[in-house]
Amino acid sequence: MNFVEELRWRGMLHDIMPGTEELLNKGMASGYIGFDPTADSLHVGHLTQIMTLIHFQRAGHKPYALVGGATGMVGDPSGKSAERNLLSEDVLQHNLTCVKKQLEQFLNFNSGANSAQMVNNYDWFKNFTFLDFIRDVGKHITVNYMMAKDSVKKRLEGDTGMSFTEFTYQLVQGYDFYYLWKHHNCTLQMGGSDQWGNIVTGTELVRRKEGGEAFALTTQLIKKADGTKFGKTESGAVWLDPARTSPYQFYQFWLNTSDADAKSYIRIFTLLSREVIEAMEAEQDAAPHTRVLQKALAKDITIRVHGETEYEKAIKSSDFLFGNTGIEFLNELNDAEVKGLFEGVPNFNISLEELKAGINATDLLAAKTAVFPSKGEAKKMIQGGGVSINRNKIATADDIFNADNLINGKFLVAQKGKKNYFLIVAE
RNA sequence: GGGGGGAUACCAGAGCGGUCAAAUGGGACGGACUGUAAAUCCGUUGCUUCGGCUACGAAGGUUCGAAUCCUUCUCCCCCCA
Repeated sequence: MNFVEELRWRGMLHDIMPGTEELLNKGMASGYIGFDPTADSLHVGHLTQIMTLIHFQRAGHKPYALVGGATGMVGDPSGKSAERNLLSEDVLQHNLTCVKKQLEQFLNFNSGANSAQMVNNYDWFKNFTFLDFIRDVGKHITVNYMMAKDSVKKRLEGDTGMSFTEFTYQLVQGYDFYYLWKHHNCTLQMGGSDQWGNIVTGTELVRRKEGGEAFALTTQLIKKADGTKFGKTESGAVWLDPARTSPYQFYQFWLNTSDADAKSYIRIFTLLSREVIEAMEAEQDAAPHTRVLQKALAKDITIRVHGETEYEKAIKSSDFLFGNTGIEFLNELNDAEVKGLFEGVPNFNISLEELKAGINATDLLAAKTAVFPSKGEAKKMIQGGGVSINRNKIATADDIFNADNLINGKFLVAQKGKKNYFLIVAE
């Protein structure tokens, strides 16, 4: 398998430095991608980079996943219009541990010569003094060169300016590349297209410092067909951490991909072969409502990220919540089974005693539970016909609910709109 | 150092003494249609015990009444040096 060819037909390739393909065709090469620990979980936006590393390894090369214990302390100005807040060391350390753990599940760390390897740039920066850095690294790159970068230019032109710290970022990242090149024979750095400038600073450093050769390859930034940002839902980013985004919600996110996007996403986020993908596309074009692509996409990624068992559960929940099964079906399940079905959606507990006395709709949804952030909002949406309990639309905000409404004497199923489910448990 | 302009809801941006919880556009959310798609159309978009309450950078003041006028402060932009 040819790595660059693979990225090309999948539509992932954005830019590649001349000579890179030749280098990779010569035999096993080492390449890396950096991940800055800005949060304690990666999100779906990082998956492109993860997939790039997976392809890289599958093509027989040795992938390095770099976590930015050092760069994370500085803050990458790329694509940011304003200065970033620095994270405290505690937070950073915590994020680092979590991100590292997530990355580990995607690559093969035990495949002989091309085993994946995890590195942390803090390891080579922690004892690097400021003076040494400006003499050994800063000396080789001119400020003129650094200022010509888009990420810097934009900020200099904009209103907010840029601190020296962020200005330095590209040098820090550039040194990472130099270090890996020098000590791990790592000749290629990859990343999203917004990283081109930073990566090239690295290749430049390798060239000027040692006259060596290093290469760069960037991937397309994922966008939705309607131009809006990829990876966001109404409740924010879609995370890989199941505690932040449940496997059910994760599965739903991919299943809801629009037709226009599904064709490109299935190439980017799955390892399915060209033949299989093209066959599925034909199938989908013939019967669009079957959403063959979305289902395959959601299945593949959910399994990769959360595993087979969680995928099965997500399917079961989805089938019930969006299928034709009536709400009565829940009566046939025991409590544990009901809870399992609703595991991926927000759960709330209320007091059975209070419910027996009768609670009106707005209190139930906004005061006793946090289905809505305020009663006003709950009321408005009820009036707009957007809220259901046990699949029945709530007619007025004053509707009273009591123990008679409970399913299995314990549960209420609330819906905000069609897609947002909530389980209310009365105990 | 001198002079000028500005800060309004998630964002952009009107309003320049009462009729302003604040036009308009975008976004977001909901409804209809559909395929849990796209497009389109419609509605909602500060909180509330529905009496009110809090809000137009911050703090004071004038006034029966302020987003609108005055004072001070903070931040931003532009021009001159």
